[in-house]
Amino acid sequence: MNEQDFLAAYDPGAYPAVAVTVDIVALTIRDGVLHLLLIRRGEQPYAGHWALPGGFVRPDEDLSSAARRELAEETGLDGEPLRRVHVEQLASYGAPERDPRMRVVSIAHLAFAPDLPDATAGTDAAEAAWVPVADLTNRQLAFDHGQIVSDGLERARSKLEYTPLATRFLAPEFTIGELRAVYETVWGHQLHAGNFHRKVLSVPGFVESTGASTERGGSRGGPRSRLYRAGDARLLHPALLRPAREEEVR
Amino acid sequence: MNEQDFLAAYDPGAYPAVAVTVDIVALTIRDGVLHLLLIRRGEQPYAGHWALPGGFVRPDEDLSSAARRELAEETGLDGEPLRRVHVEQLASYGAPERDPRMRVVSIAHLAFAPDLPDATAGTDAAEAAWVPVADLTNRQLAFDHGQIVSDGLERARSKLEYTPLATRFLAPEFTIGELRAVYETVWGHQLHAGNFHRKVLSVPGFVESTGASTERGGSRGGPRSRLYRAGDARLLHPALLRPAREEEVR
DNA sequence: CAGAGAACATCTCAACTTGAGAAGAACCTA
DNA sequence: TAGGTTCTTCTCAAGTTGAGATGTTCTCTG
Repeated sequence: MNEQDFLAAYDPGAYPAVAVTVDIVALTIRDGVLHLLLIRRGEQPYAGHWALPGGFVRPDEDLSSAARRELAEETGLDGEPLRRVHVEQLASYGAPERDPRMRVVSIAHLAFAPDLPDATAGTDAAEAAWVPVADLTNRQLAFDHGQIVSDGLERARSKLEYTPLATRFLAPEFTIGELRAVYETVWGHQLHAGNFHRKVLSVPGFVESTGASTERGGSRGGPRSRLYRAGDARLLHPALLRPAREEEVR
Repeated sequence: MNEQDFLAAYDPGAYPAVAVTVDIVALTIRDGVLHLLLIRRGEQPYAGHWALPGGFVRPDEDLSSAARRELAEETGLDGEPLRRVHVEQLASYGAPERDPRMRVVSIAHLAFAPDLPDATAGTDAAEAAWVPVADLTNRQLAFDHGQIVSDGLERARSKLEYTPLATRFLAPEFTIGELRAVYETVWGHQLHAGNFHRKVLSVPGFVESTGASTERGGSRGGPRSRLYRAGDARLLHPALLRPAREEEVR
């Protein structure tokens, strides 16, 4: 924001051509398994490879609007269901050689979605699908999308600790057991059911009771459980911490 | 990353002209007061206003390299002292109207610096100075830089909780009291000296003893204190949490 | 339709962590 | 030398966590 900027105003073509895109790491949970939304590229480079949904930011468009728009286009999602998807900025990726064609800076976003219908391929993808995250170790994602996904996953794991965003993976009304399943899926650990229950109810504003219970018990037995909805807290105090990960600390 | 992208390769001028810049929220502590590096704009728009240091990302340059380069240019810093400054990505700002001249997407960075010499104005600023953060409430920063600064400050406060980055505000060897002063300055609270001491020493890898002590006691009395340097932890486990902030939770 | 097994909700208890205060020693300034 | 400041360690009560157990409700299978 300085002289160069000012000159730029006089000659907008005078500095490097950079394309600005958004990419979205959209996560959901299907059948207890964490899934990621991917599209299969139809064009070179990386034709046939899986990549994150995303695209150019339009001239009159906010970064987060661009992310939501791309997500909508790529999933066929709209209206109320789309509104229930949480989207936040993740990080920006701008290594000079990350796209072989030209300089592209991508503002990556992270999305948490409740269980959604199958994705429909948008105009510029050969295919769109929710893919289990565990299957990604085999596949080679296009560009630096592997790195973006792993940053997104780490961010998601960490966000569950201190925000109530786990509820965004669920329907508006849910049981404590369903909420615990979200944590177990994203963190990849079993949690102690009793302690989890105590903790969730003790954090102010995390969940509030609807007064109702489920119509039936679980599919494999057990009593009906009480239903809750998300409370008004935006941060969890105190946080639900993951068990210590000695090896990740250093 | 799709067909549009591909077409772009054939005609790099075909999509919206967007400028990509970096802006830096550089923090340091001088005389127990949190300071922010600002430049005074010499040119329109916002001529005479204070703004964050920053500038265009060059064609062959990484985002974080651009941030470090701009920081170096704006502070006159170089070599070893510059290497001791911690720089990390903060967030990206790209509202269509954030710069009245054209579309500018800025990748904001956050920097923690030990006490540095006075800043020297770079080529494109009228003036550069470390300004106490507390004085900012009066001044109107250029563009959306007020928002960027407040996001940066919140990130800094939060990073002190779970990373050892507080040490980056200090010389390579420091006392527990100096470290506590960093926390108190950034968080804006007094901390219990005894409990802080116990906690810092109990977190594995936060600090390690040099074996030495200061040559003299504090300027207002008290015994000499032991010297420590930063340990090898990259995350603090368990974290040093700020006292609960009821009002910030909802 | 009985019995096995699963899950919910709650409780117990020991281990650990935190917050607040206090104390002794070292050291500065005046 | 006196008074005040700071470092470091300790104590203790209160709160939180982790692990296990209990009684109950419910589904599924045989």
